[in-house]
This record gives sequence, C-alpha cells and structure tokens, in this order.
Amino acid sequence: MAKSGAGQIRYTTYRKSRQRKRAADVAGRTAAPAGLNLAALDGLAGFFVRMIQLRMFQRFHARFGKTGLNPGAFCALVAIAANPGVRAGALGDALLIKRPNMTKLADSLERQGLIRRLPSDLDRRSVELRLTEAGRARVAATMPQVLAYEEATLAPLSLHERRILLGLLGKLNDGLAARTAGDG
Amino acid sequence: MAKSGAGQIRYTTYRKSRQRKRAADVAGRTAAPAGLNLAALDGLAGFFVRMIQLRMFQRFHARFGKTGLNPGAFCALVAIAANPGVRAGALGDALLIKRPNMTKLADSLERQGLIRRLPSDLDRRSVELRLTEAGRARVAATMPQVLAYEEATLAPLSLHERRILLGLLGKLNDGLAARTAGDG
DNA sequence: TATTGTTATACTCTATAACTATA
DNA sequence: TATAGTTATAGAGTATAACAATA
Repeated sequence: MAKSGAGQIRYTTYRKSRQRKRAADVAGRTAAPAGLNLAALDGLAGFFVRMIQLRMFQRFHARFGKTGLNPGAFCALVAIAANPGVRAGALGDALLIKRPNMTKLADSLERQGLIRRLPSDLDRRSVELRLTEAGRARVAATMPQVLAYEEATLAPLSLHERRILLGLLGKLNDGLAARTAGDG
Repeated sequence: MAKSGAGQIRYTTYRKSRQRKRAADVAGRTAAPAGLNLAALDGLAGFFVRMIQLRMFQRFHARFGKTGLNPGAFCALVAIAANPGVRAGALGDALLIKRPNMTKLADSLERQGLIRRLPSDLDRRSVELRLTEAGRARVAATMPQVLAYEEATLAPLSLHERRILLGLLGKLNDGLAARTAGDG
C-alpha cells in the first residue's frame, strides 16, 4: 500500500537533539518525532492542518478503504441523511465540492445503490438527493465505526482537549465560511 | 477564478432555522453559515480538518499564487532553511512527501533558483538540499507575509484561542506521527 | 438572461514500479 | 541485497468551459 512514505521514518540525525521551543506549548507536547528541526513551521496552523489532514485521511483509507467509502463520500452520505431531498448544488456548496465533481460523486453513490436522484417538483432543473434504504443502512452501520475511528485517531489528546479542539475547529471553520461567503 | 464554488453559497431554506447543538460549543460558535444541517458532522475532527484545509489553501493560493509558491513549496523552503544540507528523503519523510514527488518539488525549486542539490560526501547516493542566496531572500521576504496571512486567517479566533489551537494541533500531529512511525 | 445539472476535459497532487548508482 | 534518488506513468481529486433544460 502506502508503506514506503510515512511508514518508515528514518530518524536521521541532522539535528536530532535540538528540542523545539514554541509559545504554543500549552498541552505538554513532547519533542519532535522526526529528526528535522521544524520549529519555524510550528507557529503555522496551515502547516499542522495539512499534516493532520494527510495523516487522518491515510488512516481513514486504511480503515474504510475496503468498503469503498472515502471521507468525502461518507460526509456526503451523512449530510444527505440529515437533509433528505437536498439539492446537489446546495450539498456541494456546503461541502466545498464543485458542481461537476458533485455530479461524479452522486453518480458513484447512485451506482452503489446508496442514494437516489429525483427531479424537484418546484424547480425542475434541480435534482433532489435522498438515501435509499441501503444508504440508510450503510450510514447506520458506518457511523459508529467512524466515531470509534475518530476516538482512536484523537487518542494523543485527552477527552477535555478533544472537546476544546473540536470547538475551536468548528468556530474557525464557521468564521472562514462566513468570510468566504462575504467576499467573492 | 474559483468563484463558482464556495463563493456563492445559496442559503437554501431546507432546514435553515434548525440550530446546531453540539457538546463542543466551548468558544461561542454561532449558527451554521450555510443552510444545511450538518450537526452529525460537527463531532468529527476529520470533517473540520478537511474543510479548514480546503479554505486555508484556497486563501493561501489567492494570496501567494502569483508568486508561484504553494503551501507545500513554502514549507519545504522553510524546512531546508532550518536544516541546511538535509537529505531529500529525510525532508520528504518529515513533510509526508513521497520520494518521486520530492524529486519533482526539488526540480521546481531548483529551476526557480531557490535551492541547490549537492551530492553528499558521506553517502554519494544522497543529495543534500541547501537554499541559494535567492532562496534565503525569498524565505526572508515571504515568511512575514505568511505570518500576517495566518493572523488574518485565524481572525475568527481570539489570540488565546489561537495559541490553544496551535498547541493542540501540534500535539495531535506529533502523536499521529509517532504512531504512524510505530506501526507500518 | 440566469441558473441547475451534466459532459468533456485539463490540471494538480499523489501513488506505484522500474531503473541507476551507490552502499 | 538494500538504499537514495530518479524516471515514467497511472490514478485520485479538483478545476474550467460549454451544453441542454428550465426558470
């Protein structure tokens, strides 16, 4: 699989003993696991978000790849479950998926028998998305597994820290969404 | 540009008045900006990390795209600056970039005159990466701009919240890195 | 004319396999 | 035999433009 990349970190000794100092060391972080001095990147949320996203998606794929569900497809299913009859465009706006790509995602989910596409009565240009019975069953079966996977993924943090992190991520996401909607 | 996607959220009225309740509402989050009920995804850090990463990269590209620097290239430059002579493979391990892709990234940075590749004396299979003078100038000029961009991006959070978030992200990233290094 | 969804397509990022040169 | 870097290539994921149906 993807074992050749992050799987075998070399622990090179370029600067292995140089501990990273950072103002954000509020939660008892330990030293850097790799042998590089990345202190200059430690103040950048964008760097961490990218790294964590890569690591989490890799873990998600290792855990759920065989079911054919990737994170985006799972989120779409959950969003459709909570918003039956949502238009494809509205779902794409909410999940930051462009219309052509949403069409492909809906194609895939429909081919798997997880959703149905129905033309809207009010606006016959629109397509309403609904889960099939199989889709509901899939969400019901997968959701607890995803929650358990999330718990395991966030294990480096205490329960209290996870709650704080989720709250801050949600607030940041809301703020960024509002700003993006504001300008262009 | 990318105005058709997230730029024009429709504010559809599928469930617009249904406020999201969540246990993680520690920091005064306001209601959902879009018209969809995404409460079921609010407990998933993976969902937020993905959304925030997309929004931050979009902003980064809008701000620095004209300079030819993407987030990955910038991080690589900063990492090389802090670790002069780092091997290409070690840098890729630290930044989760696979070897063939690291070669392409190094090609690009070298073509731009920002780095040099020098065969190692100790192990002549290895290639040591160092910034050129132009590379050092680029990092020196770009770093404060990136820090300012980060400040603006994190504006939805208070200064205290930003520090907490950075600490938690760093701790989570370290923990995930250690675990990934542990198994395979 | 503007919008929804679709199609076709291109571009970026990432992943795999095979090759070289060293070790 | 194993490793570092490279090359070629394939695969996701994501982007733009043009089209038909509808408003």
